[in-house]
Amino acid sequence: MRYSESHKEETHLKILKIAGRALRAKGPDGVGVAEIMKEAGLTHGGFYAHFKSKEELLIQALEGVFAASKRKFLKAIEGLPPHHALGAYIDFYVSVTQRDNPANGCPITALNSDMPRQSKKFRAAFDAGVKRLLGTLRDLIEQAGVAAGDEAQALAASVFSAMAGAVAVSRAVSDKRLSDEMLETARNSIKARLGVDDASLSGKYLQ
Amino acid sequence: MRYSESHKEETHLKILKIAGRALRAKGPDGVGVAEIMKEAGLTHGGFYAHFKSKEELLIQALEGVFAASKRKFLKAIEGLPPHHALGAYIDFYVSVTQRDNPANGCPITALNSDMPRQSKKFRAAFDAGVKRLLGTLRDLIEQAGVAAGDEAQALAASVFSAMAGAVAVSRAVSDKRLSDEMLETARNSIKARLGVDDASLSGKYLQ
DNA sequence: CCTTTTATATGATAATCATCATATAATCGA
DNA sequence: TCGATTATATGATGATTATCATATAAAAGG
Repeated sequence: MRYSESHKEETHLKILKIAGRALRAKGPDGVGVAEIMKEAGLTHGGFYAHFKSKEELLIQALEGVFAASKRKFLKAIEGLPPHHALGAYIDFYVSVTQRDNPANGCPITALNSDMPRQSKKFRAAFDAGVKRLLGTLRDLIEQAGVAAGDEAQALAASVFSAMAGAVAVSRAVSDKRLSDEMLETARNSIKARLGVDDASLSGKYLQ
Repeated sequence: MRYSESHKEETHLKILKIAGRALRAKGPDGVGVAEIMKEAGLTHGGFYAHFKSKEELLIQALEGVFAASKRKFLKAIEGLPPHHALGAYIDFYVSVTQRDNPANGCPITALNSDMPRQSKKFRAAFDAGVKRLLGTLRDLIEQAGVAAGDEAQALAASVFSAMAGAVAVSRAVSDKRLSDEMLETARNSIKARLGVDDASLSGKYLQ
């Protein structure tokens, strides 16, 4: 069938969107080509008109997911002064909402332990996404005046690993009480470390 | 064949040991029954004389891995006074050695993002292991006088998620420089948070 | 309205996997 | 030394998978 010019592109994007969600929910190895196509309202055969291989799909899906994550990051801090923005991002990321919605959340938390087992190309796409996210966080840390230069870079790396780790481990544990506890104490300690917890901020105001 | 009385038990343990390594290296869904048996010097058919199902194997293997992790924990702090023990454990866990040897490391870092996709029973075994490890860490925190009671419990949970997160994320990233940086800054910040970094400890000595 | 183009569908292939029925052979007890 | 026991082997089953060759049909362009 010969559809309108944009039809194939629309289908392509629809497949990517579904794959992006499946990727986070089921992991790179749990994603099935046929299942993705079915969810997109198509059959499995047409897949290879869109993607050279499953790996190519996963890489494109991952890139889309990282881009969406960055958009969500920026939206979470929109309009806030840097100091509050930092706290708002941590509250947004290290949250019950994030924990309970892996399919729409950060790929770093969702794919943590899967990554060492993936192909070189997929891992390269992952690395690129991580670096971009870290860059955004570093900029925010500098703007907030918490640290500068290499120190801001190192702080971003360490803070990010604590954030992602808190969400990933809280997801891994099925006991809700323990999971909630980990999430909350991790969130508070990370904010305190950056001096953007409630106590530090109210101190700021008094000065 | 009728072997010596202990033969089956020895084989059983050998299978579990191999499965424990494969579980961490390849994830619960990457472990193949036939492959495990081959590594144990057997063929796939005999598997079901040892285990009711693959799930049962994975659960027993996970329990063994958690037990080994606790032994390694205790060995890492053996003979040290509590304050130094805490630092020694963090140095041991948040290390390049741990990062580069997933197959012999902590199951929490190795299986992070796989857990939400696993069966109820497997997750229950995971939970039990996490709770035991957290209990050990809480005891150590209390003995070191860093915190007590519920506060020690909460601190253990939050510290542990930061430790596991740092190792897991540093494994996920394939860029070695970035990975090293995350690991080192995370280790330092966690030690500082517990007051067991080099600066805090030398301060202690001066008092 | 008819031909050409091409996005998608049908169906097949080969690989991998967990599981199980049955066969084999090693050694223990007699 | 021989028969009973049983740990392990052989081989089959059915399910799932990625991939691809080929068929179909819809719509654009003349």
